[in-house]
Formats: sequence, C-alpha cells, structure tokens
Amino acid sequence: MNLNPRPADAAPAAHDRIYRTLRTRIMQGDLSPGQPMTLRGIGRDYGVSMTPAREAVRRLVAEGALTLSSSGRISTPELSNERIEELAALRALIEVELASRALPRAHMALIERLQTINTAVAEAVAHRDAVSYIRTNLEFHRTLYLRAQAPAMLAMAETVWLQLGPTMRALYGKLRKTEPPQFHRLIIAALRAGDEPGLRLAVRSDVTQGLRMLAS
Amino acid sequence: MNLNPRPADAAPAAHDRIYRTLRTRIMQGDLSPGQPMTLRGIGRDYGVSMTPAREAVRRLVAEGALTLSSSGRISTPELSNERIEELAALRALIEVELASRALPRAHMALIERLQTINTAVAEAVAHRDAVSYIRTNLEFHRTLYLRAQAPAMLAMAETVWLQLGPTMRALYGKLRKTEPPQFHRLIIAALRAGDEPGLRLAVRSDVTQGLRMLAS
DNA sequence: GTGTTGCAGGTGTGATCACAAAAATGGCTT
DNA sequence: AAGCCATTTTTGTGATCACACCTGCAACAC
Repeated sequence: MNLNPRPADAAPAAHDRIYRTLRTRIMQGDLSPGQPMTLRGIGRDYGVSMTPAREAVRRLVAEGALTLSSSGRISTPELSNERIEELAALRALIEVELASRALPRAHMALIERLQTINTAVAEAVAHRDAVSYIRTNLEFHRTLYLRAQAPAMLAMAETVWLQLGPTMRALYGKLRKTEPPQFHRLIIAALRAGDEPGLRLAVRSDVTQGLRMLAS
Repeated sequence: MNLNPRPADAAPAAHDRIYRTLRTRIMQGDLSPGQPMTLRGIGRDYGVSMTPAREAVRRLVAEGALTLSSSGRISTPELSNERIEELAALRALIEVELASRALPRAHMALIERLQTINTAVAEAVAHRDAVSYIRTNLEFHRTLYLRAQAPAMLAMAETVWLQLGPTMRALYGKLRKTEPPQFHRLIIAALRAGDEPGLRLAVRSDVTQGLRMLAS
C-alpha cells in the first residue's frame, strides 16, 4: 500500500529513478555486453515490484541501451562490427555539428573547465580505469556540446553513446594504452583559436579514434 | 536446442502491436500536435487492459513520439520553432549521409521504383491530402536510404521523422501548394548521373524545404 | 460579474496474481 | 561418460485492483 504521497518537488517516480540509474550505468560502461538481466531482479535491487522495472527497461530498449531476445529476455547489446562502425559514423556526424555550433559561444571559462576535465581523463587513462575513462571522456564532450544550445541533437548523441556503452567498456578494458588523449588537446586549441575547420577535424579524429582500436 | 522459438504465424505481443500501430500513425501525421491520450482509452481501442498500452506509450515517449506532462498525462508533442529547426538540421545531417551511402548501390530498378513513388507523391500534393503526402514522401526517402545498408542510421532518421510527424501534419495541412516535389526530381537525376555532390545538395534542399514554410 | 471552494470523475502509478513459454535441473538410458 | 527426456523453476506478459493526484465543473460568496 502506498501511504507515502509524492510531491512534485520531492522524489521522482520509481520507474524514472530506475531508468536514470540504469541508463547512467550503461552509458558509463558499468555493464559488459551481453549481460542478462531480469525484471524481478531489477525490482529486487531497487526494492519495488516488477511493474516499474518493466517500464524502465522498456524505455531503455527503445533507446537501444538494452536488447530483447526473441523470447523477451533482457540483456545489454552485443554489437556487430558493422554496427559499431555505423554508430561511430553517427557520432562523427552529430558531434562535429554540435562542436561547430558550440564554437561561437565557447568563452574562456568553458575552455578552462574542459582543461580541468581533461586532466581527469588523463588520470583515468594513466590508472587504466576503463569506467572512469568513459565517464570523464563523456563529461568532456557533453560539457562542450551543452554550449551548442541544441538539446535535440545532444539527446541524439547521448543515445548513440548509450548504445556504445557496454561495447566501449569491453574495448577499453582490453586496451593497454597509457598515452593521454591527444585529440582533446587539439579540440581545446582549436576552441581557443576560434578555428572552426580545425575543431571539426579534431572532434572527428577524436570520435573515430576509438573505432580504429577495434580493427586490431 | 530450441528448434522453434517464435513461429511466423504466432501472434506478436499486444504491446508490440499497439506500439507499431501508434508509431506508424504518428509518423504519418495521423495525429495533430498536442492531442491528448489516455492509457485506458488506448487499451479500450485495442481491446486490452492498460498494461500493454502503458508499455507501448513508454516506448513511444522514449523515442520522442509522445510527451508526458509534469503530471504524467500523455499527448503528442507540440514543438517549438527552435526544436523544429534543430530536427530539420538533424534530418539534413543524417539523410545526406544516407543518400551518399546509397548512391553507389543505386541501380536502375531502384531509380524506377523511386519514380513510381514520386508520382504518388505528386498525386497526394495535387489532392491536397496531407497524410498521403507525408506517407508517400517518407516512403520515397526510406526506399532510397534502405540501399545505404545502414540500419542504425536509418533508425535514427526515423526517430526524427517520428518526432516531426504531428507537426508536419499541422504544417502541410495549412499549406495550399499544388506544385509537385521539385527536389525529388533532382534527387533522381543525381542518382542516375552518379553525381554525389549534386545528390547531397538535392537531399539537403528537399529536407530543409519544409522548414522554410514554417517561417511564413 | 468575478474569483474561490468543494466535490466527483478520470488518470497515471505500482502491487499482486494467473498463465504460458522458455531455461535449468536432475535422473535415466545408451 | 555423453546424450536425451521429463520435471521443476524462472521469466515475461497481461489483467485487475487500490491509491494519490490532477482536472473540470458547478455552486457559492463577495
């Protein structure tokens, strides 16, 4: 029985909380590709019944963050190489545009924040912490793209990130590189110089860089 | 081993049927922007309880085909001008890329099919039938983009169409033009000539053409 | 006339149950 | 040992219900 009312400014609906938590975890690579889940298990984890878990899962499936087997079983997606390539191309398309739109609005304060985030990225790379790397890397990009004032485009880019989340975890987890992100510095330099072609090239290079590691 | 997981003649899940039907209707402009709906009403329409209606609505909300008010009420979205502009820019980005990828695989049979569809588009315009125009226009574009062999990109484009569906109905419903689609002919001509820059320009023009009508 | 209040119907949310189908299990035969 | 079949357990689906809240709307006070 629900005796606890829900004021508009207080706790959000349970299904929304589950959705947001799972979405963040998937996007940041907390889950491996092909990891199975169950509605009852999710509900148990969050102390609710299957109903809100079902709604959260349904939303995530619609965004491509989870996949359903032919019998309805839930799991994180295992992407084919063709699909990874496609999603990387989508990232390049959308994120280059977002960066280009953010450029005229990028002031010094933003550039400094990007540099701060970038040191965290470099630290995550040095510690070989795949999850931290993915999280800070996404934060770097999102901080830049927020300046574009294009919420629909940003949502599209986040949907692509979401679909790539588990796969990126698997890729970066196997990787053994320790070099700091070079293209992030190029992005910052192009922002500071107001160089739009350079910015577009730097973003495109940074986005497609991850794809190259797949070929090996 | 599982020899027969899902027979072809077996009925799909109810929530999936509702989802697909509503999605098609929204994408084709069958519903006006801001049109309210209820879970019980949808369930009544399809002869089921609220449960499958809820799951279908949840999926559509996740794709941006429906919006929830702060109190959870369901309605088709009413887009701001800024958002329409953004979605049109996304269409241009993604669909130009799809057309470009489809170009090397476009053989004569495809071009003839596009011409056939285009006559249907012209007929819908002549009859001032907004819903038929939207449906045949989408069929024209989808037929071309299917040749790109890029399902993730096509899904992205369809998500944008979905969000624009009700708004396009409202726009084209008010419109009083009778001229046949000029840019479709340019697209076909560029395909026949193998002219990639011309194709990209024609697709971009066709996609952003609808935006211009909004300014008036 | 205009703004306010109270009430009734409707709405989304979440819990619980029944059911069918799919996996997992365990015992059996070969 | 390895493969196979029957049984049990688990899982998603859909129906139904209780509940809190929102929305209209009518009656009322000023």
